[in-house]
Amino acid sequence: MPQTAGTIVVTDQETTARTRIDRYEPTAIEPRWQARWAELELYRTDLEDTRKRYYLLTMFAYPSGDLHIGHWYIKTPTDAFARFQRMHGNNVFLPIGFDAFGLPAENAAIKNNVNPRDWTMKNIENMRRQLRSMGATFDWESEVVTADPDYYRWNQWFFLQFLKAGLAYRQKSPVDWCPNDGTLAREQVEGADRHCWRCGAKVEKRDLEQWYLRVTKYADELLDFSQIQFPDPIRAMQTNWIGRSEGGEITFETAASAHHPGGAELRVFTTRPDTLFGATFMVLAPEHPLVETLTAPDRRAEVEGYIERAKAQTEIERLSTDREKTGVAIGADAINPVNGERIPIFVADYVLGGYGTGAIMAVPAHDERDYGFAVEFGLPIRRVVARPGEEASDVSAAYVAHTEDEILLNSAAYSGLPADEGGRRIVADLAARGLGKAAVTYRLRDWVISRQRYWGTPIPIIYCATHGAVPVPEEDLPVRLPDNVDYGGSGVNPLTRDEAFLNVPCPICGEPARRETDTLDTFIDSSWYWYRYLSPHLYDAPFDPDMVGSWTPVEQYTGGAEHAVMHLLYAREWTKMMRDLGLVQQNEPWRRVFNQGQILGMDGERMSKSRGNTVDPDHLVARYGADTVRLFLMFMGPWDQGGPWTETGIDGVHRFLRRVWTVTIDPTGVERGDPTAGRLAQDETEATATGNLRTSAHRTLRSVTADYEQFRWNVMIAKLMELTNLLMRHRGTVVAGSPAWDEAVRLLLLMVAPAAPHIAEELWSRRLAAAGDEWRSIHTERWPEWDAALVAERTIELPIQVNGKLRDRVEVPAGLPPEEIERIVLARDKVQAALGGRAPDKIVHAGGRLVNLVVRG
RNA sequence: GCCGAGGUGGCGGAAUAGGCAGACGCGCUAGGUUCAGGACCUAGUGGCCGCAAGGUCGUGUGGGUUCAAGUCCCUCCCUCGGUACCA
Repeated sequence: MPQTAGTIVVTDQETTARTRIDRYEPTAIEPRWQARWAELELYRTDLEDTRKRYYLLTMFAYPSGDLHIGHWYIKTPTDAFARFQRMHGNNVFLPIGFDAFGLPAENAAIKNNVNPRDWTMKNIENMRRQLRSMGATFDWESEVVTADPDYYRWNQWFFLQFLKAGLAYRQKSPVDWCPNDGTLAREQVEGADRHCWRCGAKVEKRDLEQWYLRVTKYADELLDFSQIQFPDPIRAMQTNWIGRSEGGEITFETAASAHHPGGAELRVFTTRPDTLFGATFMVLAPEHPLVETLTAPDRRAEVEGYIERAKAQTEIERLSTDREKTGVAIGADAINPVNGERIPIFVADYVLGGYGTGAIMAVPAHDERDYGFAVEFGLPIRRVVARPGEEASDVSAAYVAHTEDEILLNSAAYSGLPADEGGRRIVADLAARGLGKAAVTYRLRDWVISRQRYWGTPIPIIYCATHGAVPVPEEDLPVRLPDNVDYGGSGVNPLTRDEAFLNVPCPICGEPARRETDTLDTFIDSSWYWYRYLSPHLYDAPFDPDMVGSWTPVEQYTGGAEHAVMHLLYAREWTKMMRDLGLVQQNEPWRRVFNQGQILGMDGERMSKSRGNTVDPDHLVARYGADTVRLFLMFMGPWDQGGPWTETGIDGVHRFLRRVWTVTIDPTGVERGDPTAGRLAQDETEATATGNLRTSAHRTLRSVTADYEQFRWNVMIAKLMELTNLLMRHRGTVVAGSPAWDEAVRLLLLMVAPAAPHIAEELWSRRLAAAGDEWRSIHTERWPEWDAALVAERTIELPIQVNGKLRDRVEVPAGLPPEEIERIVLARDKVQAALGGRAPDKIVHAGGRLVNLVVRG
């Protein structure tokens, strides 16, 4: 709990006492400053404050147990950025919370017979302690824990609103099923033979009634990224995931045969209606509802066997383009509506039941998967698209190129038309006959939100024999998760055996009824938590609309790229659904998203407690201090890259901090062991050295400012190291006592402050004390501004190339005209030697940054 | 498989708009300093040839565009993330 403000008085004695420490001892400094910041409530955000608001959000953590170094990697730079923004005078809100529902707690419960809630809450306790040791500026007042009934009741409430609005519905959908342990998550299915993680039984597919959210309604809107700044890769992944395809829906009819009267409609979706004349067979997904009725009696056994095998496949396997195509003819034909041709119908697993219409017309000449299938089964391959003059009888591979000049052939009256136009006409003509229409299909599917699990938000539905699925009345929310839970050694959701939970009267008729035992997908918990942070204790609404109006969309969201197409898309969908219900007035939840990479274990695998490859930051903090650990994580490499963990190099950033310490508190000291200690270099004077120091400090400030803004931490720290090294080289010289030195140190500390907050605060307080000034935190200082005149380049070192190879350099005034540059360059001995007496044929000036002399022959 | 990212010295990485490859740090080598070090300071450090000056090769592979390619285009290989019930 935060402490009350005003109880702590900072005395001069304390400040003076601190100056006696003359060695950098982070473990002595850091807890003291953390306590001070907490006492002063430096990081408790006043949400009513009218300064410019800056909502900075970091993805909340799953409380898997120990906080590991990966959490620090995610959160440290975000904290540095929060401090940076505060130094710009913004009212920064940096909340924290826990994504507390989920599978790992349940796995632990099944394995070790612990209570999921106890397990989770214990983990949260530990993680809170470790998070505080980072010295981060989280506003703990606003903490949200999703497993808290005060939170998940609003998941239930949202679900009921969406249900009322027709955005939620119930439908059958397949799950991976173990006869002993019920529904299995993907990670609980192991091995190529797909067996259960716990009992080893063979996993099958089972259709269950499940709740859905109608998110496909927003497919087109989700493709519009104009109001949300995503990194390009994320935008590309979401776009591909949504997978909008334009084409046509075409109706085939089944042909009459000995066992089937014919005339049944078979609708297919195709992106290539122009190739309709090339359709030589048809493929139904194993899940297609007409497979059952169309299959000929003599084909039945084989077809059913095939469908069984298809059920054992994962979707990834089924969609793999490089494996051998499999399928079975069902002994029925379809009639191509454009030419009346009879083509055989197959069932094959490369067609999915959930995409398009679950059926395709197969055009092997112009589709790679159809081609593979046709070759495998000896089916005809007919070219119907070609470029002018092309050998159209060539069917040695699928022709899938798509160029402007393609025309149709072998397509009756459409032959000779440009392919695109031909396709449009084919669809239009079919439409006139009621057999086709232009259509758009998406890869995106509606969101299945039912989970057959205990540790989640109970779905507020009661099943009544008379009234069916009845919503729990809002005044009865929350439907509480029972605390006493007995897994009985099985993975099956214990709610299904909990009579006290299950038995409930129907809200409509009062007759005995049963509760829904499924819980909500935890991605729902994470789809709106930043709105709750703004009023975490609000009792009668999920959030305060005024707060939401003034603080959201979130200014900056940071989190892992692994969430690209799931969490980062679900939350956008959720926001749009809330908007349509009038709950928020925004189209996107966040303005800007940055995806940092992941720290992997030393084994190169994702860090997780179950893998046993996590790295505990505590021992590093004990040895080096939090500032060093923070800085090291930021220095490792580009933040969006991540990589395997190694401690190699941590000494380097620790040394850097020690040098910052040294140049600040002991500028006039000299090192023994340095032969040039206390003396300027031979080519330096006091004037050039101080001038150079000022220029360097201000140029560092310029680039460091840009690096903070762009999250380029590793480069930012490298620049600070360079400045510190420059100071270090002039320690003990005449420069050390100069105003230039003092200014450089001051700028250095301000630049270090967001990244390494404790040491900066300590050194700042000592400077203030030394100057006899009153203490104030460095973290409430304004970010400095650089001197534009100092930063400007006056001379440049011009590289000179001959035929693209570096031959010489020359120092020239900046902004020299090309003729001047040429005169200087051609007068150089090295240049003449490289030219070998010839005159250059061409001289390339690269914007005054480089010269290239080209000689041919 | 598909979608996305990445591959640069012994190692982590830098090179912001196609223009000096290797900033900064680790490690290593040498020297200094210290009662001592896993402390500190100074210098050096991509490969090859060379006493040196300098030359030459060099950014996963093979090709291409360009005065100029780590950067742009094409091919292939490898690693990582996601692939709808891990979060």
